[in-house]
Amino acid sequence: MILSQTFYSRPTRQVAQDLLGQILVHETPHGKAAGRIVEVEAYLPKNDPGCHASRGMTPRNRVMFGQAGRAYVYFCYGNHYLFNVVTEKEGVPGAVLIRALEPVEGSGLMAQRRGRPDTGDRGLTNGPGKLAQALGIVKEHNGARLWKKPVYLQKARREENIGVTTRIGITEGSELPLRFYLEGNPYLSVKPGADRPSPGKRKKLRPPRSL
DNA sequence: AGAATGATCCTCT
DNA sequence: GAGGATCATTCTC
Repeated sequence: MILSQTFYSRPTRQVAQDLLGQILVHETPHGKAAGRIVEVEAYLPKNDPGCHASRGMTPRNRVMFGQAGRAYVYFCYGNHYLFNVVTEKEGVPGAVLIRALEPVEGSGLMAQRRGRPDTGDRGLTNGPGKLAQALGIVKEHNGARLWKKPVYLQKARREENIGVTTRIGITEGSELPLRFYLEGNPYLSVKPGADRPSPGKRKKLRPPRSL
């Protein structure tokens, strides 16, 4: 059964935790690729400086302000697409970043898309950029309706407990406990305990690009 | 118009 | 564990 549009139109933190254990699916002419969601991060409408929408609407983040249950896909670091689910009521910007999957179906297709040998399943979908590539998610999926094919979520039951830490890779709002994951799952993007709050110093200096 | 930045990943040591 | 790749978006002048 596919998760309905109303599933997403709720407070972001609640949707984030309920997404754990659900199956993310993408069907294409090349086949079907699916993975179980094991790690997510919530980005909130209010009091969250780490959220793209925290400084108002821009051309990039406009789908976050729209209907819940749409995909928010954007290009990051010049190399990767990141896949989010839009939450909250229409007009209220919120989203959940999908950070890691446990492959369920089509791991051969995923490995092919990743351009890497299928050395077991680890490394295929244990990171937000990796899973988007493995599922064939590209910028054209921005704004896609997730309550119908070809990109959708398959309802499933969760058995594991939920763990909470701070979010990965952001500079502002890095203190907030908004990263949720399935405890003990081997497909997480970072190992448990490797994400302790780092004491300052996050900016890298780079040499000037040109003269 | 020009420059800095970023919800990352890969390679090499 | 550290550093480079790489470019669209956003900010600043």
